[in-house]
Order: sequence, then C-alpha cells, then structure tokens
Amino acid sequence: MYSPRCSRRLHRRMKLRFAPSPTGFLHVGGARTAIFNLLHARRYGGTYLLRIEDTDVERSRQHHAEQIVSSLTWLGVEWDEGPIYQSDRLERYRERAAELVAQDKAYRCYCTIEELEADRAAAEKAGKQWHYSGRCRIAAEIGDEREGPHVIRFKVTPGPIHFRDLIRGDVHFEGELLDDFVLLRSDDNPTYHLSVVVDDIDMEVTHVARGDDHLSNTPKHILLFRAFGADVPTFAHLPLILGSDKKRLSKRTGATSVEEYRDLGIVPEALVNFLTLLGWSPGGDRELFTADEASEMFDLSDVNKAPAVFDPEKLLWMNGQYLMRMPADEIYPHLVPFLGDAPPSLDELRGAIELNKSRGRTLRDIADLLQSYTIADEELEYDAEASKKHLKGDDLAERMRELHAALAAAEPFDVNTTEEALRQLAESHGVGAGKLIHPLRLALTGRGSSPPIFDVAVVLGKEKSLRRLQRLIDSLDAIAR
RNA sequence: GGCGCAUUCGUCUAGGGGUCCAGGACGCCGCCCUCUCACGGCGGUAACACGGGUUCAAAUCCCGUAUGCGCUACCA
Repeated sequence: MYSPRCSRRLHRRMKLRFAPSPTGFLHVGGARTAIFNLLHARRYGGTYLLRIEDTDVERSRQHHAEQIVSSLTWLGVEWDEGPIYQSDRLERYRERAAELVAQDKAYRCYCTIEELEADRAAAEKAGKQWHYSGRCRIAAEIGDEREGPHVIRFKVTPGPIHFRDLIRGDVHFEGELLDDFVLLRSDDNPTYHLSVVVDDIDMEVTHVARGDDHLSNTPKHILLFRAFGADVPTFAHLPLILGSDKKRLSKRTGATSVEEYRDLGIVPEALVNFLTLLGWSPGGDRELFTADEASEMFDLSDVNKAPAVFDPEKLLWMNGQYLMRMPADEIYPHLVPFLGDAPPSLDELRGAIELNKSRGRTLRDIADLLQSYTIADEELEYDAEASKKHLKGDDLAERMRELHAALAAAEPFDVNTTEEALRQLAESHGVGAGKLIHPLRLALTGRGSSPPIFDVAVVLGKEKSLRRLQRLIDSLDAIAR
C-alpha cells in the first residue's frame, strides 16, 4: 500500500517552513501551524525555515513581523533558516513572472479594477457566477498588446488536478473552474500565489503544511509548480481552530493571539502542549508531553481532518499541571512580569512559590497568592468573610497570646515543632486545633485559605510569623476596647 | 450560487469490520484525603449527525441527506 510518508522524495532533504503574513499578532492557529511544521521537521531530521510573507504592502507591518518572531521565540519554536522576508526578493518574483510571460504561460492583462468590478456586478445581477472574461488573454494571443498599467495573469490550463494531501488524502479539483489568476499586481508586486511558489521552489521546500483555508488555492499552486518545471511539494492542510461558536476563532469568543495568552499567565510549554493536542494525539492516554517528546512521535499524516474547538478551560487546567510540576527556579522568570514594579528576588520567593504553585492555574493566580508573603505586615488586610467566620469567641485574643508564646518557644521553628506546639495548646484547652489554626491563617496570610499553615509559617520565618500574629492580637484588643 | 472539506460525550480525542451496550482528558456532580484552599485518589454524568446499502457482523466500507466550515480578490 502507498504510504505518503515514505514517498518518492526520500533522496531530497526534507524541508518545511512556516510562512506567516505580518498583518497582525501571531494567532494561536498560526502558532499551531508553526508547531506542527517544527515537530514534523524534527521527527524526520528535516530543516525548518521561517519566511515572512509581506508582499501585501497595504497590510504588512514590520512591527508585526517582529512580534511574530518574538512570539515564536517565546513559544520555543526554533527555526534553522531565516527569517527570510519576501519583500527582499521582489525582483526574483518579477523575473519569474517575466519568464512565464516569455514562455506564453502567462500574459499581461490591462483590465482595470473598475472594469473587473463592473463585470462582477453585472454577473451578480444576472444571477450568474463571475469569471474573468479572458479578454486580455485573447488579445495577447492575437498579439494585440496594449500599453499602460497591467497585471500579469497566469494561463490556467483546463483539466483535472489531483493531489494527495497528507491530512486530507486524495483531493480533486477541476482546472476549468479556476480563473486566470493574477501573479503580479499592477504595482509590480507579486501576489501570494506567485511568491509562495517561487520561494518554495528556490528554497527547496519539500513539505507544505498550512491552514485549511489554503486548500482551494492548492490547485493554482500546483499549476504554477508545473509551469516552472519544478517538483510539486507534499501538502498537508491543517484543519482550522474554531471558537466556542464553532466559527473560526475570533476575538469575539476569546483571546486569539499568543501574546494574549502569555499576558494571561500561560507558560509557553503549556500552550505548546495544548496546541499540539488540537487535532493531534500521540495515541493512547498521553496528554502531557514536551515538544521534544512529541517530535519523536509526530507525523503530519496523523493529524485529524476535522476542525477543533479551542477550549480555554482545558488550557488553564494544563497550565496548572505545568506550573505544579515546574521547580520554583523555573517558574520565577515567567513570574517576574506579574510581580509589579519592584519584583522580589527569587530567594525571597522560592519557598512561597513552591508552596503555592499547585494552587493556581495561571502565573497571575500565583502572583496574587504570593502577595500575602511579600506584603509589608502593616498592609496585610484580613479577609472579611473569613474574619467573620474564624475571629470569634471571648477568649480569642487570650488564646492567640498563648499561641504566640508557644510558637515563640518552638525550636527549631519548623513544621513539626510549630504544629506540635499548636496542637498541645489546643488540647490543653480542650478545643479542636481548627480553633487556633484558622485564626492563625488569618494572622499570617490575611486569607481564609492558604497552603498548610505550618508550611506557611516556616516560609515566612519565625520573626515575621510572630510579628503578624502579634498584629492580629493587637487588632483584636483594639476592637475589644 | 459554485467548488472543496468535515461530522465519536458540552469540548479535545482513542478507535480504521467482530476484543466497543465505545476508552482517556477537560468541564460538571458526588465521595475520600484534610487545618482551609488547591493537588491527589475513587465513582458518576455524557457521544459514533441522519437515512439507505455492503457484510454472518459496521463507529469503522459505499451511496445519499442534513448541518457546519473554508475558498470563490490586483488578501494571505
């Protein structure tokens, strides 16, 4: 049986590319395309090229290109070649277009946009499907050349076009349905169709994995590859990523760019893992894996055909899984942007991070949790609801004073001695340990919930813990008076 | 409209003729662990779009239908 993954081009070094247009931030769909290309290249020892497709001068922006590059870097997507900017290669596209004209495979078209619009409107009015009239093609064939601004159109040859897509399998199109498409615009800049094919030939790209929205462009590209006498690369069209409304993921249904997820406090490893699982699965029950692990199993031909809905809930869960498995030293650099203007040092935070990393799903959550540790004692606020629940009983202040004394005597100040001290005190009063623990939690963290309180005390240190406990006692006394 | 593609729990998926009255994960619900909150453990909820074939046997193969999505530019 024919298997597309061991096709005829084994003699040629496998080469893949990611080719975004710099018209906005890196979209998560684009990020997934970049990741899938990377994984396939790594799996088969191929090379990976980054190419910026900025031939649309109207919409392309250099700063977007830079943002895309930095998002890819943040994700850990590393390329072997590039970034190559198509805007640096405009002459090459013009040259190739001229070749096709010289070979009679393309022609100059002098129709203006206005004329074409009028034709289109007329066709629509008549309820018919619009097609390019071909008037300039005919004129070119009888040698009736004009002067003035023009585009270069490709002469589409009729006949069926068939290709085997790594993901879709056999795909068929009818050449008759294709219009003579534009290769070179009237401003002398190439269209996507021209630049992408010229580049994939020049750069010896063997595998083109791109979004599903390009599937119906593929026959045009195949015709161009043939016109240039080049090998047609293997295609793989990735299904789209959908929003919860089952439409192409848009801002309406949530964040769409890699940067937004970064700012939400998602770690890159988690985003990559999550995106890799959208449309692909290593088989079995495996959910959590690194990009390196994935690249040992990944194959474009195993990617699902159906579009996948982006589920932010699951991303959050996965991010939590990553956070809780990461050592504090590894989390810290990712955390810094969320720590405000004067971020505490890693040494100050290490213990608190370890204690809290399994208690949040995003870096933001963790940063918020960490505040109770680094905040100045006098700025610590007691959660109203928890105070109401736990700060009661006439003898509370007295009990807290005793607890303060007991903890002050705890030596060394570790989880065992502090817990032992508190439990003994509780027992001697014939009350549950909770009667002391909950107020202590409020004293130390200001919150109704926290990591195990003796761990918190140890991380805060004896001095700070006692100071905070004393502060609670003082405020209880103040209220009593 | 034309062309193309797709369709397994709410969502991501496993599965590719019998081992599937469909497995895992997220979510949700319950229980356990427990000083609280998480984490973790256990259990539960929930799906083969529909209709015809082929076959001893279909989630799996074929054909329709429906629905959705994409493309239909001098955007990519």
